[in-house]
Amino acid sequence: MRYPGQAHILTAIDCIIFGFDGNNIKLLLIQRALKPEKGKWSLMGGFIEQTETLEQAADRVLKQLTGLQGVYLEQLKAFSDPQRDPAERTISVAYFALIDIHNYEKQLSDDYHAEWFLLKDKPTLIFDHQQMVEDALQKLRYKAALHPILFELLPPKFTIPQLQSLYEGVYDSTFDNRNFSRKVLSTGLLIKQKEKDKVNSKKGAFYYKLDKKKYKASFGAFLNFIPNPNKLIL
Amino acid sequence: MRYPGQAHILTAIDCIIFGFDGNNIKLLLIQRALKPEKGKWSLMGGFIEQTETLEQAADRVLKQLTGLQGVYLEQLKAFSDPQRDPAERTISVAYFALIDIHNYEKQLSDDYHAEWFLLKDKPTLIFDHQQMVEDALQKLRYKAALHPILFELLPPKFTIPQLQSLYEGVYDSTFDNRNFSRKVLSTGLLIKQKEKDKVNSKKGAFYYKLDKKKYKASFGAFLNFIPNPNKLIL
DNA sequence: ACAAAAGTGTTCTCGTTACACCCATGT
DNA sequence: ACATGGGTGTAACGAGAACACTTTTGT
Repeated sequence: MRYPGQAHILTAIDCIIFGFDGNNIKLLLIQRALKPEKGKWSLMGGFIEQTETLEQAADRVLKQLTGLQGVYLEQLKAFSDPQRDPAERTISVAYFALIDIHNYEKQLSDDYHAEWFLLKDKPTLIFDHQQMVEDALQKLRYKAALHPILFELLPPKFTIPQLQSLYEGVYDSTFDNRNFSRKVLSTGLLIKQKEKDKVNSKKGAFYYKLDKKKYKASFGAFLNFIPNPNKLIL
Repeated sequence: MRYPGQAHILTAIDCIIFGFDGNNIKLLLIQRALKPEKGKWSLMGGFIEQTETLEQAADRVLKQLTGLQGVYLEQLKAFSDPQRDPAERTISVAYFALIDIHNYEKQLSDDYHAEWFLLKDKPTLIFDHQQMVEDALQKLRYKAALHPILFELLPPKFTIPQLQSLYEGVYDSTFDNRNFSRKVLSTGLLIKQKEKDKVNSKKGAFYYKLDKKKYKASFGAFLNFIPNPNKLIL
């Protein structure tokens, strides 16, 4: 110990895991395995180890729960109220993850007694996890208004109506379908496929794929995906 | 210790302190007092104590160095490379502060061998502080493009040309003065004063004050302060 | 035939940009 | 008088918003 006399504190990460079931935004929660608050609903988390970064810890925890690696993961912020964990002082750095809900391994999630909840009727969460979810949703809305981030929640092939319903779910709002499709197509990020999705409508909607190159290239630009952003609560 | 077997880690905060001298953006740096890297240029920082939040630690450290309280302070992100501090593993949560450069107490800063540097010719910094400054500048640019955050760097009374030169400094760019003044005045955030600043020009420029009520009310809105945001590197 | 969702075009408005001249004052 | 920076107006353009009907197909 080279900085004597300083406090050493437990450090954890917690993951706010968002998914999209085709109609609604969902949140993956687990039933906590440790005391205190054992059995209560909680975000998936874990303590950081001596030789890993926070990012690595978040990746590890996410893989444990979902079997997924390389998913979109972004640091939200650190939560540091000294009383936030009643058992022992713990600083937690929250990360939010966007995953294609169809890819995760149900088996693993079952091991953790995990469940997908609609954002609207999620259970009461332990500690400050409630706040973490609210902050994550706010940041997601903020970021998705400007950057094409929500594609991370969709499967490789998706339709414009699906995409619209995703945006509408995230902003708890409705958009004009003509303006919406024009706007997303004008970005040049979407490649039209030959096949149609015939499941969700009689007429069928064309599938699109994301142009990954353009996606990466234009990720930093301000794209203004959302109509009237100032009228929504961001 | 209620979570036995978990690693307890030193946690620090570091402050990226921005100021504006009327012409250029500056950064307040100190000469590090501790080993290792004693005497080298560094961000002001400190370890978090057992009973305070990260925010409180950042406030405390900022007060120590500048004598200022209640300044704009925002969490940037946590830096967690296990090797980032060669002496001992330390996770640091970086905060960036925007202060009115005229308010800080020179005396205190002298105690820490502190100095204001132009962003452009700042010295090499210790550890990952270089990265912290870059990330902070990027976030500042990002946020200031949408929210009226840069007023925090100005004195209570300021002129439109001063404000413009501040924005130009932050974005290392130049803007059309006619469009700029129209844009900022159209927000309704500025209250024209009777007096003029006669220091910076012969004709003199009217002072303005920030309408604090409207400032707080409209802080969340997307204001689009910057022309051609997609042409700048944000 | 009908219901249900997909797909598409036009007009209007308003914000953004580009651009150039006159004003007030200290020297 | 002149140099310096402050302050203002306008026209052209383009992005965003509002708005409704036709198409396809499963039942």
